[in-house]
Amino acid sequence: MWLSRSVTVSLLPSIAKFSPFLPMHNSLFCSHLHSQTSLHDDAVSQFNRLLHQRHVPSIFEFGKILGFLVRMKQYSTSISLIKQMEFKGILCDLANLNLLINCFCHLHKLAFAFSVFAKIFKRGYHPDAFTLNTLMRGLCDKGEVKEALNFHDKVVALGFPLDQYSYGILVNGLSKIGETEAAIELLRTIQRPSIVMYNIIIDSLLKEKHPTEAYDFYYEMVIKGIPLNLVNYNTLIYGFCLVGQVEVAFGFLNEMISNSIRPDVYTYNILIDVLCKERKLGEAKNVLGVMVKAYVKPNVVSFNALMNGYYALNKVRNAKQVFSAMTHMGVSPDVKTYGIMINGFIRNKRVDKAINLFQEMHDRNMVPDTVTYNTLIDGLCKIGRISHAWDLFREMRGRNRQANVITYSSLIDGLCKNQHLDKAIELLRKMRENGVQPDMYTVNILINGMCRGGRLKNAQEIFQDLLNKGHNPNIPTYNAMISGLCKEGLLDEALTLWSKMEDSGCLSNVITFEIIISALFKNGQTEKAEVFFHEMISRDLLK
DNA sequence: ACGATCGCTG
Repeated sequence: MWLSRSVTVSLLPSIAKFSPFLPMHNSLFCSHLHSQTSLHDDAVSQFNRLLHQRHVPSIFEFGKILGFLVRMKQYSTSISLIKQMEFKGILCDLANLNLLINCFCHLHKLAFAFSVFAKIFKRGYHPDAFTLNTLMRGLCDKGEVKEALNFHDKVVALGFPLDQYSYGILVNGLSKIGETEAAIELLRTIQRPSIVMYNIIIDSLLKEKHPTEAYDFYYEMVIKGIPLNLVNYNTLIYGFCLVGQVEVAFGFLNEMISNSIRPDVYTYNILIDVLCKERKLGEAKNVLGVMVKAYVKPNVVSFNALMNGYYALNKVRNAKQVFSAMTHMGVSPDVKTYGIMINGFIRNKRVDKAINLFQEMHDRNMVPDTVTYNTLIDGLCKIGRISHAWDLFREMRGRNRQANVITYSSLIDGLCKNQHLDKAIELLRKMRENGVQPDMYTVNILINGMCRGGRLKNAQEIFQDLLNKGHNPNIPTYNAMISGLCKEGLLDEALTLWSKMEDSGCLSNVITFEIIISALFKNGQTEKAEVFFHEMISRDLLK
């Protein structure tokens, strides 16, 4: 019943004729830009004044400033101020030590965090739930969820206090490393799971494309009388858009509105994005108008999503209008804005313009993130400018940007397509050495590259390696191998592999059939080609 | 101290 398409969308028909692209004069939307830097400096000088006073101020005075700096995410500064404080002989209390642990965790310096943990005992304090939760979150953030669970077991055995947040942190940690099943198991051990825990599970299930299970958890909340809040609805709306059930998402939008929960900037941004992805740019732009009418201020994500939508349709002029509307409304472009524009120009075959924007980021003291580097590296590779791409790849390390599986895959693809097959294999070795595991994309790029370059042997080695490691090849993997075998005239082997593919439950797509049929025709095996052709038709693979 | 939105690889 919930899948009904007859959901009426109360929001969209009421869309105003308001043009979001006119400069705004409403004071509500003029941003009052606080300079974070000057606030930070003020806090530090205030701290130093306290530090040098004749009468030593109470520890709470320092604590207030430290708390402020942590809220401003100034972790390194907080750590150095605490060090100065202790150097002056002002000893931290438990709250300061907790704060220090928190700072080290945010900076992923867990060894330091745990040494502060030891200090808590040395000074005769007892860790509280905050201490333990912070350490568990620190472990989870680094992906060391198993360690967090072990830590949990230990502190429980020692009788230390945990609270409502503790299990939320662990459930979240498990979900974020893809262990949703384990997260659900953990949730099931809790008598009254919180709204947040339900949300974490529903979010993960939808991101892993399990809408039915996600719906079951939503239904469980309803049955148990747990009222859904704004974040729950945003998660459901986003997730159902993600699995392609946009009308269900709009159903949740209506449900939240009828429950008197007003959409916020997240809700509207999700709608803008999904409408852009459905190529309904007019409606996406209207949502921006609706949100302004509802006194919800669009943020950088709203504009980024809309701009990306226009770039996806190669509507560069409109995208530029969005950019100027955004600055008119006092919303500053961020790294992602630049990433979207760089990607837009590359899609538009204007790599030169993309490079200019990349340069502009330098001028604005913006450090491109991994995704931006990936975008440009891939764009350069695709037009054969491998050495330029390679320069950027090397530049990343110096700017503390981690190359990931996409970075390597793009470069490997570029190397393969420009006849540098040995270098491609060398880079595969290097990525593993650097702790980046190739995924199916990487493997398929390599197999394709080797086959096209006439190095079937290398392709077979990579394919065999995949099997040896217990991974399942996917359709593109089989297609690449089958095509490689056909190219070398090894039709029988190609057909044997095709049988194995089908037996393994990996069903051919239209490309598989095209490869096989054209190879059979080329080889004069017309009758066999026709058999495959009819099989393809009977499977309804022609659109 | 736990949850939600935008950009990158075949």
